[in-house]
Amino acid sequence: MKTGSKRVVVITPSTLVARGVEAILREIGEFSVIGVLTDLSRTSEARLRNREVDVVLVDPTVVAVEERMLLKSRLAALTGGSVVALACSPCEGDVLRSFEGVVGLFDTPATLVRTLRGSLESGSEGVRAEGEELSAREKEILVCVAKGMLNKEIADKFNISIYTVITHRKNITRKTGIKTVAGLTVYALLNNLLDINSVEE
Amino acid sequence: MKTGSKRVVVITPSTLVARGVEAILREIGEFSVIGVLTDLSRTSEARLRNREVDVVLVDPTVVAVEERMLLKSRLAALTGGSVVALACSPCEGDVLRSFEGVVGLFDTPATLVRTLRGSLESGSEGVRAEGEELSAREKEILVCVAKGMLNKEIADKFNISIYTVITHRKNITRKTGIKTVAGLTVYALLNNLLDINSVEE
DNA sequence: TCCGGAATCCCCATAAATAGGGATGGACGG
DNA sequence: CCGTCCATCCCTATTTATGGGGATTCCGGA
Repeated sequence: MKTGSKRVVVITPSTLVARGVEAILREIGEFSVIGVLTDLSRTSEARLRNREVDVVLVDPTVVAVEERMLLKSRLAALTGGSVVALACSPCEGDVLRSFEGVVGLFDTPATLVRTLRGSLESGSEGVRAEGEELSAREKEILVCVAKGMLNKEIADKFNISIYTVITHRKNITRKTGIKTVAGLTVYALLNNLLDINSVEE
Repeated sequence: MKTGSKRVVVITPSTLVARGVEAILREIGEFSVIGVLTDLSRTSEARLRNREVDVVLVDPTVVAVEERMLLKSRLAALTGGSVVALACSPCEGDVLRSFEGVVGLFDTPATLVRTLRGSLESGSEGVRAEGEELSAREKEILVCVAKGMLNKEIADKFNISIYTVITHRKNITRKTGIKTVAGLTVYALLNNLLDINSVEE
């Protein structure tokens, strides 16, 4: 995975900053920018999935305030890499502390590299790979469960019997090993099956 | 209170800024801050719905980049008031121009008032009710619920009757307006009551 | 062709949660 | 002293969810 230079993805709405990071890292050589995203929409995320990434450098303000506390876990789950905050614009301290490192807009190149390096060492984590993959239908059902819908409501939505919904839920529970609605909600959030604003109720 | 003053809602993740605006407007007297939100989640929006608001003063960075161009229309539709941008942190020019006015972080109080005045169209009145605050005990119970614990487990943890747990849950549901475990989990996460890694199970 | 997974449906029994209704004692401020 | 909030406890129904057990169809791969 890390034969040559470490693979970095930069996520920031500022092209200027992205280019700067890219240039600095290219000069140093220890890290290389393999991707730049200006937002974190569905399509952007699709580009991250299943790619070998060592570090994600992300400006937390690319997502809405209420999503920022989850951003680190979300990106970690998505890429398997460590996640460092890029504080270009003011951001909540709690949010910044949730990352494996923070780089400021006015930090020196040396600090940037040191922070990236540090995030890899402390990193480890893992939390990756499930046993069995959920089927498409199971994912649909899971999303509904995570939204707080009743089995009856889910059955009506898909025009299937409530027995089928229950069966799907049994399989979801078996495959993920998660027995509670709370756990499934977090699972759906971290695997980006669900927009956090669509929950409640 | 002041029958004549225009009703303003401030939306910014910065408590500092929110308080500043509140203080300045209170001094001047022409406008009064009737609500402060730090994000724009479902629950936050619910607090805006059906309220008489003359002006919404919003930091566009409370929503994700790709949502900002729609923010003005969204808030206008929701409140019926005019919508002014509060540019605390760097924001796209196109976005700022889409609002009925822009107030900068370093603008004078006079400019603030002038901008708000300029954006105004209509106004009347109405009242509302702030969401009730959860008690310390209720927050403890909520955290357990959001972790996926059973009522019985919660009761044992705190050495109280399961009836008490149920009563607390009724009150939590009533105060927050959230009826599902999924919703409560997200609520707890967003309110920093819960570490995301402590859920699962 | 046979096998397995996915999706659908069904039943039963039990566990857990929700929705009403109450009740008591303590703390705290007006 | 009174009212309110909080925390505690209790009861009865009813609704939902869970955990077992099955079953059929369809489809695609070994």
